[in-house]
Amino acid sequence: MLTNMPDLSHGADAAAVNALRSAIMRIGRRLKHQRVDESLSPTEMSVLGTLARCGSATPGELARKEHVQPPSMTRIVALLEAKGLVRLEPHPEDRRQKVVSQTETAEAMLEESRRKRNAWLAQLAEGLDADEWEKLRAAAPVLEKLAHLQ
Amino acid sequence: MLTNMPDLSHGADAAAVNALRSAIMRIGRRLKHQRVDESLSPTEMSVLGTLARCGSATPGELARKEHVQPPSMTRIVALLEAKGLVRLEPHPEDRRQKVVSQTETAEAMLEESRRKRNAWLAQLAEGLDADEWEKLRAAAPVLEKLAHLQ
DNA sequence: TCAGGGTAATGAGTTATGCTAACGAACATG
DNA sequence: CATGTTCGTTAGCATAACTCATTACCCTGA
Repeated sequence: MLTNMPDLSHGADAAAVNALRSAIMRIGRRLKHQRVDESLSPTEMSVLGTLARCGSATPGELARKEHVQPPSMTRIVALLEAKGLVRLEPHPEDRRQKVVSQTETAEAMLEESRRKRNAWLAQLAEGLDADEWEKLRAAAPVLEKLAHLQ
Repeated sequence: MLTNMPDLSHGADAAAVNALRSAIMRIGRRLKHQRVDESLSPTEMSVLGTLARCGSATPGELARKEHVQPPSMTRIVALLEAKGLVRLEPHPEDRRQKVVSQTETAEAMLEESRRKRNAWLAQLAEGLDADEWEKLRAAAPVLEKLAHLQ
């Protein structure tokens, strides 16, 4: 434990942290249900997302990023390849490894998925008034920064 | 589709919605990994959370709330009962139904779980400056309202 | 140069967690 | 009281994760 009172350094309080955690987990769970393709498991979808963010990666890197064991990633990558969503190429420097990258099909599917979830979230946000939305809008870039920290 | 341009009603824009969605999903995923008890599956944990929010419920109600089929909930409740985390009592008005409620053990475990996730999030928030945190703090109640909409 | 240890991916088998179908008990209604 | 409906459960199955073991390849040191 690096810090046992982590909420005092910039005026944060436990209540706000608690509200944030609870709300993020709830909304996140509901967002997860807004799937565009029922034939892809959440992990497969997540791998595609990781590939979209990081470009290409080896199966081992993907396994570490997704908190999944290497054999699981082998199978997931094989399934994605069979569906035409990723491409496998030999590693240029290490013949043990492979390089996984997403296809244009996967890019289109991801975009569609983002679109659907955005639409759902935007519709949910209809229930907010202008002032509340303004606060959310101001916090959006901060949440993005938070998501990319560490 | 009730509205095909849901982002114009209160000045919302697509970029903010997109940033919110992306950040919420990423932080939500990382929060999910901060588990206090590895022996409980995510769904079991979720059921305990639902019980904490709603007091007690019948297996059928729990199945609907968790988007799970009744037979799955039967098994989940049985596992939770075997672990001493929930209690089953006969329904006072309908002898077909049962009433599930959480034990003190479960309440303590949930509190510990919230504490751990809050600590993780608070530590992550260390990377923000005072202004950024203030924006997040202002948005926290709005996110909570959003999470409970509909 | 080649022998050994270490790492990457994979194969095989197991476990966990969801589903559907089918059933019995309890309610509700004609 | 007869019949249909609802609730929980049981049985059987599908999927997707895990662990353990294996193969192929890299790299270092004698």
